[in-house]
Amino acid sequence: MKGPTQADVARLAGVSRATVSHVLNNRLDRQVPVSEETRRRVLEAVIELDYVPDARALALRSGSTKTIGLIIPDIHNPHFWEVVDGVEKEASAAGYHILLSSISPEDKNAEDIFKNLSHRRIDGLIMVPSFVYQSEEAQKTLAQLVKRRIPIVGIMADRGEMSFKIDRVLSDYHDATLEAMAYLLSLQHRRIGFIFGIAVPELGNDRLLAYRESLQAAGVAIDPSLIVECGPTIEDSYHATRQLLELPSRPTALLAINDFLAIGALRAIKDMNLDVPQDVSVLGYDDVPFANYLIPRLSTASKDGELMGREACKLLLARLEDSDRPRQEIRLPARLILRESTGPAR
Amino acid sequence: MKGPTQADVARLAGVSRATVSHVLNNRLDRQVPVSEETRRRVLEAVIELDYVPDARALALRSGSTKTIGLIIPDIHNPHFWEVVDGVEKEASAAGYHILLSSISPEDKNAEDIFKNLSHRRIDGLIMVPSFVYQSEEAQKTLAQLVKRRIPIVGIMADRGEMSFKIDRVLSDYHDATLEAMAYLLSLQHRRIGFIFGIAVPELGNDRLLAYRESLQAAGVAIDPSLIVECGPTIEDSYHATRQLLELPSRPTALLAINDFLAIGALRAIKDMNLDVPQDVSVLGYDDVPFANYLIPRLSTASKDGELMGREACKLLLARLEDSDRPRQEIRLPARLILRESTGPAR
DNA sequence: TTGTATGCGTTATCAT
DNA sequence: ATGATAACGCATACAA
Repeated sequence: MKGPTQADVARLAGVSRATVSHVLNNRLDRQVPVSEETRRRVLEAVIELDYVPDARALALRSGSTKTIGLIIPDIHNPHFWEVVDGVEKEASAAGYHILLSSISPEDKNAEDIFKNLSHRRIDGLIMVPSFVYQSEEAQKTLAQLVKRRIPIVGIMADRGEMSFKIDRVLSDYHDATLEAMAYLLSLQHRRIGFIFGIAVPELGNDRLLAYRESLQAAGVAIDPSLIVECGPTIEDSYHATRQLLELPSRPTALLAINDFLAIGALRAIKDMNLDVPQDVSVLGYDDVPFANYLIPRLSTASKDGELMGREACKLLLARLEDSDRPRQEIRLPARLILRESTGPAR
Repeated sequence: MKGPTQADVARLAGVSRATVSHVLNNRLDRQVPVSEETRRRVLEAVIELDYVPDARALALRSGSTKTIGLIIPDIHNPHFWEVVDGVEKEASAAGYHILLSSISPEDKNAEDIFKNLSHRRIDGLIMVPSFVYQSEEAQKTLAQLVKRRIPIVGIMADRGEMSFKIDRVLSDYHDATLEAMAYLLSLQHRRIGFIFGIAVPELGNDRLLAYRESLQAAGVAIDPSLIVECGPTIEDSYHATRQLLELPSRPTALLAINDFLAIGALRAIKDMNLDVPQDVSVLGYDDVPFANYLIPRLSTASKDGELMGREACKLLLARLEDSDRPRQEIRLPARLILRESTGPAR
């Protein structure tokens, strides 16, 4: 049931527990000298018993758990898996493990999960802080973490209303959306639908805002019926798209809040015997791996989730090294990728 | 930097540390009686200080870390997200956290990650044991875990050559593949390609075996050039498909080792100006969420990853409760889902 | 060169 | 009803 302890090794090697510790911790540096003979006996005993230091005791003793908490809003969205992937690569290279939680704001027990996570005495936390917007409890817990100076890195939109002083990886789709809208407008699109299928509206504001700005700047009236809020599943976007296309005067272009939901949009359009991009253009966000393989290939705005994850993790590791370093913000630009799903309005 | 400890609470409340522990642990049951007055004071102090028990100390003391290790082979494959999702839901409901590692067998440091993970003194481990096939080191580590009676649940194919005595969630595509092949054969398909894009060949043997069996039973010669092994990315499957379709006598149907890779296949077919299912039928595996929304809607075999994850987690939790219970195996049937991507051979 | 003693934050056993 | 004290497994300052 339980593995061998340091004491077992010491007993077998015929030395004291402290000596075992010395041998194990002074690999090559000769801080505490140990005779070759003793060292050999200890090492043999270690192998003999398959001894492995107990991480729990280590954590209690050292204060460090070698664990990083990672909170993402939606485990079903491929974009976040890229983020997870990036974080994990960077973390495991540094000997850290990832404690993953997907906290969608609909979760009744969002606060519980978050609280519980924070109690684990993780070394640091990386999060896409969507759920925080919804819950005062969560904000309080977060405030505690900040107060205790647990290193936290937020992955968020530039305009996020995060009042806490934490390191951040900033990336939003505001400018990319401006660009996308300019492109669509130049193609004579005037009725542009927006499938706002996102659990936390705050997370999509960068796109929504830019959408509105663009329209206004171009002197196009904003039609509220063109913006449809729905849930975060493909099915949701499928229905949202149908709703949009059944409008008396249907849109000629569609913005889907992410590539994942764009799949549902493409399907809905097809089911209504319409063609992309002939009848309606579709533009997604995230440039998820399969975006370039969909039929038609999806035009999208890209944030490079893996890079975001990597950078967030680096930020965290750096702060773990030096908790007093000035607060950092890394800005990762998004870029527009035009493929086959967008074309001139007809 | 560090949170308040039990001692701080005790000091503020003017009682001993033990009393604090008593109050906190005997919520409602009156095992150890505590006066209302004392109880109140302690609770107040707890709130005042935002005291939260230290998980590290708890772990050391109780032996339990309330953490479950989860190892999946490929973080990019949506099927495994479903598994993760299922595990996570079940686990977090029981107050457990997930230590997630994606160990692809190409990983140089697969053993390291695995070893490291096992040293964390996790309470239990759920894994898709693909990487184990490749590495002797990993097998040794696994053997240690088994010896120490760390609860382990394997999510694997029925015919998996796992010699260890662990609880298992069994699910493979052997029978579903037989079914699929019978279906394709009945549609007069004779040249059926197989896109074997998988990092660990062992993981796909259920399908490959059934593929061969079916062909033989039908008296169709097996053409090795129809089986193309490739990597696990969409791009890999894209190229594999092109290779298949450029064959002098090209296949009329394609089995893609999973839905994710089927996307690449669909795209490749389209790019060669062929039609699905008119010119070539495509069949995937996993019934990933977007499968039903692709163009065309993808025929596939379904394993319900989320359910697998849930069941695996339940198995683990049950063994955590009672380590002596008889070894369990849960068999989850796969079923064939016919949609638009398959049709008669022309 | 090696061993002893102490503390990390808990819980549980035993006195008081 | 409450408190002193001993583990849990380890690292380390200090004594031998």
